[in-house]
Amino acid sequence: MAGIKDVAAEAGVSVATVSRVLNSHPSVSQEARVRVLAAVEALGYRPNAVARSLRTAQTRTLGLVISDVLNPYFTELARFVEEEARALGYSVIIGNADERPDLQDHHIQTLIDRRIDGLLVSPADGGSPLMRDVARSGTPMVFVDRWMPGLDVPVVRADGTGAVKDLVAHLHGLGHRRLAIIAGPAATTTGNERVEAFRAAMRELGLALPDAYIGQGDFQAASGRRATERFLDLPEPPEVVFAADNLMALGALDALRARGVRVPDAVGLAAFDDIPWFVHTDPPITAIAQPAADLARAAVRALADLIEGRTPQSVTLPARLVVRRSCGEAAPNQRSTW
Amino acid sequence: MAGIKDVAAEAGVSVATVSRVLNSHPSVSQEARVRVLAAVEALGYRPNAVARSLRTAQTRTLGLVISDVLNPYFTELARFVEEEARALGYSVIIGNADERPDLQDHHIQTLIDRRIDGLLVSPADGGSPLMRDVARSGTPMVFVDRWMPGLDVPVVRADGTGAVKDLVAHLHGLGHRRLAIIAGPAATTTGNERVEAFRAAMRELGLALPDAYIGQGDFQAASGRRATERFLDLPEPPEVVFAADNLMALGALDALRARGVRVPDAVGLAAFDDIPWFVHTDPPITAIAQPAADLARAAVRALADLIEGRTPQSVTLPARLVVRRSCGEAAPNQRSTW
DNA sequence: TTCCGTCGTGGAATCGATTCCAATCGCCGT
DNA sequence: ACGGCGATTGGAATCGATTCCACGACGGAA
Repeated sequence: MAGIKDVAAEAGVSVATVSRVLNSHPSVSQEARVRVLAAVEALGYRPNAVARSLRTAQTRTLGLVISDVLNPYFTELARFVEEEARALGYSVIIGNADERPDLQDHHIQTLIDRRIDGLLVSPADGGSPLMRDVARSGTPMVFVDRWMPGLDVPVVRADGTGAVKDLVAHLHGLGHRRLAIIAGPAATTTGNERVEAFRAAMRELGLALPDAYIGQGDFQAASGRRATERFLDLPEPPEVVFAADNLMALGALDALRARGVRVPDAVGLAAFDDIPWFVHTDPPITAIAQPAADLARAAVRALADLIEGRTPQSVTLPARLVVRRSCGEAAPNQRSTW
Repeated sequence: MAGIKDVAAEAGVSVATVSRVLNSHPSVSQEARVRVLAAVEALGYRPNAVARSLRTAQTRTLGLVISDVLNPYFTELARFVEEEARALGYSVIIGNADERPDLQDHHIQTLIDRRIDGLLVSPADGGSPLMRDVARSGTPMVFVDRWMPGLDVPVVRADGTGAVKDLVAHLHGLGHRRLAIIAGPAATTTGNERVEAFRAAMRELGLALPDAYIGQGDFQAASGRRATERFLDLPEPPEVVFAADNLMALGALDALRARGVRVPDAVGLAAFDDIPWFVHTDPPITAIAQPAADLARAAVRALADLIEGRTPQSVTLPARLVVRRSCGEAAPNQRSTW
C-alpha cells in the first residue's frame, strides 16, 4: 500500500509538502498542490489513520458502550448516534455489554486502549470502578439513558415520570387497581426511576404497591418471563403487568401465552420503550416511547462539545405514553408512533 | 498517561526489556520481569494500541459491514460475530450501511483507512466497485449472508432453498394457490435466490407466478407496505404474501392492518428470517429461520483463517421452516425457536 | 586457562504520518 | 544596490510502541 513517501517521490516534492496539501495548510503553491493531488490520484493513496492518530493524538472516533444490542431501543439509539457522529466527522465503535459488568469493563478498557476521543456510555449494572476512574481521569465522557450518580459527567436521558403517571392514570381509568411492575436491576438508574415513578403515581391515586407486585428483572426477556410467572402464582395476581423495558415485556408475553392467560381480558400488559412490533403484537401493546433519535443527537453533540473544548449540556427529554389495546378497551387517542 | 518509557524508568530497565515482558518474550530474567510488572502495576500502565498497531501493522480488529442494523437478523448476527471475534482475540467495528451503497462504501473506506485486519461484509445493493477493489487488493475478506459473485472470497451463508420449498408445500397443503412474494433488491444475492427458490418450488407444484405477484422491495419496512398495497389493489389479490425479510413482513402487516384485511382469513403472510416477535404478532407469523449464531461463528473463523494464513472455508447452512398461524389453520408441528 | 555458545540486556532503527524550524527565493521599498 | 519580508519548501524531530543487532557476562567443554 502506497505511503506518503511514495506520493512525495511521485510528485517530486517532500513529504512535508504532501502532508500540507492533505491537511489543506495554506502555504503551498498552486503548482505543488496540483502535482501532489495528481500523485495521490495516480497511486490511489489513502493516509494511514493509525499513523496519523499516533502523531496527532486523536482518533476522530467515539466509543459507544450500550447495555444490550439485542434490545431494539439501544439499536435505534446506536444507529442515530452513528449518524450524528458521522455528520460531525467522527466514527463510532460500538461495544455491547449484554448487561454484563465484566463485558462492559472489557469494552471500556479496549476503547481506552485504542485512544478513542470520547466515550458514550449507558452503564449496565450501575457502572463500575473502572468507569468511575475513566470519568475522573478526564477522558471525555457522556452518559446516555442511564447514568452513574456522583460524577461530573453530562447526562442525556429521557424522563419517564410524566409518562408513567399518565400510564397509571390510564390504567386506573380503565378500572384496574392491582398493578404490578417488572423492575430493571436496582443498580441502574433507569431501573430505579421507573419503579419510583410508578410507585409515586400509584400513591397519588391511593393505590397500594405491595412488594409481591414488584418483580426483579434484569432488562432481559428471560427475567420478564420468570417475574410474570411469579405474579401469576400469587393468590391474588395483578390485573396489569408493567414491564420496565421491551425485552422483559416480550418475556412477560411469553409467560402469559404459555399459561393460556388472555391479554388484556385476564391480565393487561404495558411496557417501557416503544418499538415497531408493539403495533402488531396480539394485542398491540401500550407503551412509553422514548425519543431515541433526539437522545442520540444530543448525546453526540454533548460529547463533541466536551472533546472540542466547549461546554457540554446535560439534556432531559420527556417520554410519552402511547396507548394501544393491551390493557383493556381501546382508548380514543390510540395512535402508533411509526 | 504513562508510556513505556515511564515504565522503563520506574523499573530501572530499558524500554526493550519492558516490551519483552509485555509480549512475554522468553529471554527476560525473572528478576527483570518482576520489576517491570511491578512498575506497570504502580503506574497503571496500558500499552497504546495505536502505536503498537503502527509498528506491528496489525490492529487485531475486524470490520463488519452490515446492510441494516435495525433489522433484528443483522443485529443478532453482529452480536455473535463480536462474541466469536472476542474469543479469538479480535475486536469488531460495525458499519451500518442502511441498505445504501454510498454509506456502505464510506464505511468500507473508513475501515480500510484504519487498517483493520479483515473485513466481514454483507453487501447491500450487490456490492460496489470499491468492494471489488478491496477484495482484489488482498485485504482479507469474507462475505456473510449475501455475497458478490465472481470474486475469490469465501462466503458464509444460509441456503433457504429447502425451507422455501417446504413453505410452498405447506401453503399448497393449506389449499392456497395464488402466492405472491415481496422480493429483495434484485442486485443482492439473497434478493434473487429467495425469488428463484420460490419460483422453482411453485413450478414443481404446477403453480403459476405471474409478474404481478412479484413485488419489488428493498428489504426495508416501507417497501413491504407499498408492495402489499399493490397486491391488494390487484383484481385478483394473492391468497398469501411471502416477504423476503422480516422488515418487509412488518410493512406488509402494517398495510394489511390499515386496509382492515384479516390475516390469515383473507390473506396469509409468511416471512424470511425468524425473530422473537413473530411468536407474539397477531397472528403469529410463519417464517424461515436462519441459524444466525452458527453463521456468525463460521464467518469469523473463516476470516481469522484468512488473516492468519490458514485456508478458509466457505460454509452453507440450511435454513428451516417454522410454521405458525399466519397462513391458515395451525399445523401440528407448530413450535417456536425461542 | 582459553574458547565458544547462551542468556539477558540496551541502543537504535522503524512504522507513517504531522509539524517545528531554518533555508531559499523573489520582490519591494529606500 | 541592499536589507528585509512574505511565501514556499524541505530536513529532521516526534508520537509510542516493537524488534534487530551487538555486547558483556557466565558456564561448560577441551
